[in-house]
Amino acid sequence: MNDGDEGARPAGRSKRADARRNEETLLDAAAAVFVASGVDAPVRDIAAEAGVGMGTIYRHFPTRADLIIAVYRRQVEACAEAGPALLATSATPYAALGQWITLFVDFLVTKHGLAAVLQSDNAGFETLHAYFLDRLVPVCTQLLDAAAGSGEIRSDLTAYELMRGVGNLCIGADHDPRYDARRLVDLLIAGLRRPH
Amino acid sequence: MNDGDEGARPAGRSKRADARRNEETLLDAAAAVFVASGVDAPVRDIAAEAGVGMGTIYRHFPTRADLIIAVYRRQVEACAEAGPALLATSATPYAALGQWITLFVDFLVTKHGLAAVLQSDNAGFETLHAYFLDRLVPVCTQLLDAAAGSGEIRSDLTAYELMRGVGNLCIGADHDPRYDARRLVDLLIAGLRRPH
DNA sequence: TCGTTAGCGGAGCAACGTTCCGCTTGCTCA
DNA sequence: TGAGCAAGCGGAACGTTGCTCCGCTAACGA
Repeated sequence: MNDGDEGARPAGRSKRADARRNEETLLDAAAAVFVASGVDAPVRDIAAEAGVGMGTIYRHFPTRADLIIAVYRRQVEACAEAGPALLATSATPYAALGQWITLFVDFLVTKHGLAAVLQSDNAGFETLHAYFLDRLVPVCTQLLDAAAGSGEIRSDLTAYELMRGVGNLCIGADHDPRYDARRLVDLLIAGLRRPH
Repeated sequence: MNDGDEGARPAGRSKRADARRNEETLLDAAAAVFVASGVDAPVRDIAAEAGVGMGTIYRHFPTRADLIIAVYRRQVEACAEAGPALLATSATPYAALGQWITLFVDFLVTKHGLAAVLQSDNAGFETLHAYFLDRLVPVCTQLLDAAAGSGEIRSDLTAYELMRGVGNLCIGADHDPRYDARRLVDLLIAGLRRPH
């Protein structure tokens, strides 16, 4: 996997300056291309946008998933951290859950094609899938448990299933004005309410 | 689009015998390969399974979507026709809607990768998308209207949105035992209920 | 300044969808 | 029946993709 913000290399040796520069450039280029052409834009396009060769891209980000993770890491972290915060400030755990899901949906819907690639069964995207799950499922579990504990919702749904369901509902939400993922997710969350 | 069961050609001329035979063979081969490798199996595999060349496949089914439609046409028709029937025999319109959606979900979930390809924004699958929509949205509208008319559900959701949402929820439902699409769809349908 | 080597670029390969065209062969009509 | 025609066939070939590989460049430590 990518080494995140800074050199977590074997010894104290640090990366060469041009390498660090390229990684930065690549992240910017990828972000731009993702916005313009979606997260499944051809790797060649990203390399071209960054003005580097393809070898460079694959050395820094061995997998397309690694690149996507690196581009969106900050936002995913922010979303994960918002969970406990919402739980602390919201009127009820169920309200917190709803707001948190909204945050997640807003994130997904604005990333052209990310939701689709996230659920894609193409080999090579497992690490992307895994990253989102590792980071967000625990947060979702916490919210879900709290809401179940307060008796507001049924408790027979796992956080994993909910996250996948919400992710799925976001697929194709861009480029189709007739489909409003937010509304359907709201419906799903409404369906969670304990009957009566 | 493909000409369905029988020759709907310009004049009375009918297809050559070998052509008809090949079309049949191709449908069988495609069905088999779809089951084994999913609906997005390589076209070459289908041609090989049928023992024909690639030109043959593309003459009969200009688009991958046409092939998929041809393979599943019967089942989609059956699903469409079940709508009014359920409405007539079920206790309430809402119950009919739930059962019909279940039918649809069962169909989608058992077709490896069909749900995914159905929502794919890849060019070339619009006709597949369109076929499903043309055939099923009217049925769904009828059920939805009936359920809204009887006051059981809220009436601010279009059949189109519901169908897309349900289709999305079915993505990846195979090959992941931790994800039960049926349960999430049930939740969604439960969320439709008019509050109180 | 100079040698080492991290890092770079892009040619090249494999897998895929799709097109194209020369050949085969079923069908028609005498 | 058998010739002629065109419907239909097969698969080579092309464009696009993801990803690898390796010879070369230039950054950095001494």
